[in-house]
Amino acid sequence: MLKQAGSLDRVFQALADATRRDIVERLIRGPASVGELARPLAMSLPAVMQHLQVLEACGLVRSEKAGRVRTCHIEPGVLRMAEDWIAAQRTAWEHRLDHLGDYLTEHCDSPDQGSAQ
Amino acid sequence: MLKQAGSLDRVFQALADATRRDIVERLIRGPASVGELARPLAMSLPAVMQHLQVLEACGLVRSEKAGRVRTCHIEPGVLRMAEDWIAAQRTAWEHRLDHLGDYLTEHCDSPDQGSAQ
DNA sequence: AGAAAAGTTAACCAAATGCTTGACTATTCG
DNA sequence: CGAATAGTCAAGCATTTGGTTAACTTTTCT
Repeated sequence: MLKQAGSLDRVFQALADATRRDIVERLIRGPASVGELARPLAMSLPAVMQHLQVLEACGLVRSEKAGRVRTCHIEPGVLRMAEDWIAAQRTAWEHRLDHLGDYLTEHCDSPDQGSAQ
Repeated sequence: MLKQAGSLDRVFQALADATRRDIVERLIRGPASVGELARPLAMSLPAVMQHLQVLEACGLVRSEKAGRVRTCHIEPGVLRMAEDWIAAQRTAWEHRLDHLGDYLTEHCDSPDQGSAQ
């Protein structure tokens, strides 16, 4: 399992903003121009552009310009990478619970034993 | 599906830092004290404390102090929430591809049609 | 040609982040 | 008691982030 700390940094950072998640949710339904993305967003066009740059920098979004309109679309691979990291943690957590169960049943059968606080 | 934008903000923000992901990965294997978490981390103890505060603020980590040592443990529920958001996007993406396929096969049978790059 | 539309660039600003050092508070041990 | 241990608090500081406005460049439409 390769460590791409920088990549994960950027993806999670990109997803850490509600506006950018809105853009992702919009783009998941299909491609959109910068203006279409900006219209429902209660902020200036340059602000949206900066969010778009963050999303492109981490590979979540790709865009091409045709004429005077730039069309953006999602790139689902990077989303998977983030999901995989989280899933790996959850899996490890469940494994730990399993082994903890083994340990407890092997070393003490009494059901109400624990660290008394 | 309720929108808890603030929560997701905080969780993804927390995961957007490699140090904090290291702490999560460590804590997934089992509880640890602040000092144990700090030891491999190439930064001062207060810095680790601040990361811990971020992780606690978003609910990823819980801790209790006994005597002079504070023991931290993971809280996997919040991790699930983040995973679920990403999974929902991926699911929506796959649905879109399905319907797009329907549309294409209904409206044009020619098999080798696509955007030639 | 000239005006409207779509996007882009640059400069600036306030707030948040991620660290540091130094001082301080509890606990525990000899 | 006094010293070591474990953690905490408080400033301070450099950088990043998320937004603004104003000016500018390309298309495209009439």
